[in-house]
Amino acid sequence: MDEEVTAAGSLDLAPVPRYDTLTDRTYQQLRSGLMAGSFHPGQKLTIRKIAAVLGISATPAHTAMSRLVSEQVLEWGPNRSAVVPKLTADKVRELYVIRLALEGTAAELGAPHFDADATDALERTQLALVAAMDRDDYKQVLLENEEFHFALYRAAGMPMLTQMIQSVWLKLGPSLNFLYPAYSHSRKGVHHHTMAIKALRAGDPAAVRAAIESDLRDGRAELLRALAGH
Amino acid sequence: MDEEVTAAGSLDLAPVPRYDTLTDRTYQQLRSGLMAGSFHPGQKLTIRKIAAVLGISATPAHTAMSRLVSEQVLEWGPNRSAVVPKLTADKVRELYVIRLALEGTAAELGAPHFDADATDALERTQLALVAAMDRDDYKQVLLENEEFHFALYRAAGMPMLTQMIQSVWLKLGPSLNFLYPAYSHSRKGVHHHTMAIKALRAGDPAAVRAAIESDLRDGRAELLRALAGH
DNA sequence: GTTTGAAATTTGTTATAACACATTTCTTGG
DNA sequence: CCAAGAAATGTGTTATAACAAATTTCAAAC
Repeated sequence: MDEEVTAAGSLDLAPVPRYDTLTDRTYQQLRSGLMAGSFHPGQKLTIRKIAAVLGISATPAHTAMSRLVSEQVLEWGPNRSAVVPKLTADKVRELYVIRLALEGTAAELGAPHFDADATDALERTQLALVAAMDRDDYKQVLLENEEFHFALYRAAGMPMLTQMIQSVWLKLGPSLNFLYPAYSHSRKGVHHHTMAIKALRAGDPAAVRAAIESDLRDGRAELLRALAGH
Repeated sequence: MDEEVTAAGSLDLAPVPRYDTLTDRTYQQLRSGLMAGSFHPGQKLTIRKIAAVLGISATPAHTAMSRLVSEQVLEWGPNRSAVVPKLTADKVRELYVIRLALEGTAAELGAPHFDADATDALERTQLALVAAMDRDDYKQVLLENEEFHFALYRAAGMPMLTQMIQSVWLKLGPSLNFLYPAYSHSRKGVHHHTMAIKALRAGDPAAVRAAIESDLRDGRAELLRALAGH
């Protein structure tokens, strides 16, 4: 055994073979689908249909959906089917109260860990976001925006905090994709992101927080406006 | 059918017949057990044992545990068994960053909805907490403390926020019960609760938030001290 | 006594099937 | 043509069993 251990030690293995179960994969696929807009609010998701699409049995599909309902990413509909929740104005306001509290904190705590290289990378993400806007590539805008925010939050080195923020995004995702079928994003967000980068370069965490909070408040206003229009 | 509806409308039915599945019940029982200290950090929970204790099959036990792992209330141990996580100082600091952000917000937003009657009820909870302290009834102290905090948070009328806070408590629960086997709670918490009640009577939400935040900071210091002692 | 290796046990995971319940569809009677 | 009821379909839920992988136990050899 000694020899094998030594040999293995010299190999450059993947970080973790990370054996994923079918349940985990299903859960992740549903999450991606919800963030990417593959499902629209009000849509009913049945266990057997998902199992059929993914070529698996009912058990892992049921477990994965049960997780999402438990996180309130999905809701129980009639006959205990899972449905993608429709956002109400009240829910949006509540979710943004949570976002402001958590993301404001994460941004402020992540800022001190952002060195010049990381800030450069963030700026490149921001350029990609603007480029996607110019192309009216709305899906890509959402992806770059997500990358921008979470790069900042991850820097805080608080995985549980990051996961909680992701859970909130997941509740907003389907409606974001639903309400903006055509490009409709205001350009104000660009300004706030630029302010955040400037504050990072100035080494001012409080200003980073303020920039992110302004960004969120603008997004909230826009979302509420879009919701009222429907 | 018209007649039946009319008749049912006059009946005083239970709020919701609320048919609970075995999965939901198992999930709730595990949550209660974790908060009540029935499991200690490091303990391994196996699907078959839980299924046997509850007299159910593996499927609902597996689904319920899968939910808890997904929430990071439990962790994967060796051989993919679920284990009750041991808190580290880093995790405690992170969890209290989250608590300060979420519970500070919930307290401040709940305060304006607290009328005189609700404040009286809160004071009675506080009296029960002190009485439990005098009896060295530690488990009851924890229960009354939970009641105190969540009565305030629930008043904000934000169910998703409340659930997120509960999720954080669930991560601290097992270690709280583990680290305080004998009574060791400082009396400083009493002071902060009293300050919160005073601020509620004065109609000063910011002061309520400050009182709760001080309460949390004291708790964090005590928990870190106890953790270092182990 | 210690170590080695194989057998036995225990583990999570998942497919299948059966169940109860709700919904939908179809048929039958007016 | 419409209404009513029955049959068929679709639904979530859960018990069971089989599988693979890890762990533990135990016995045999040195």
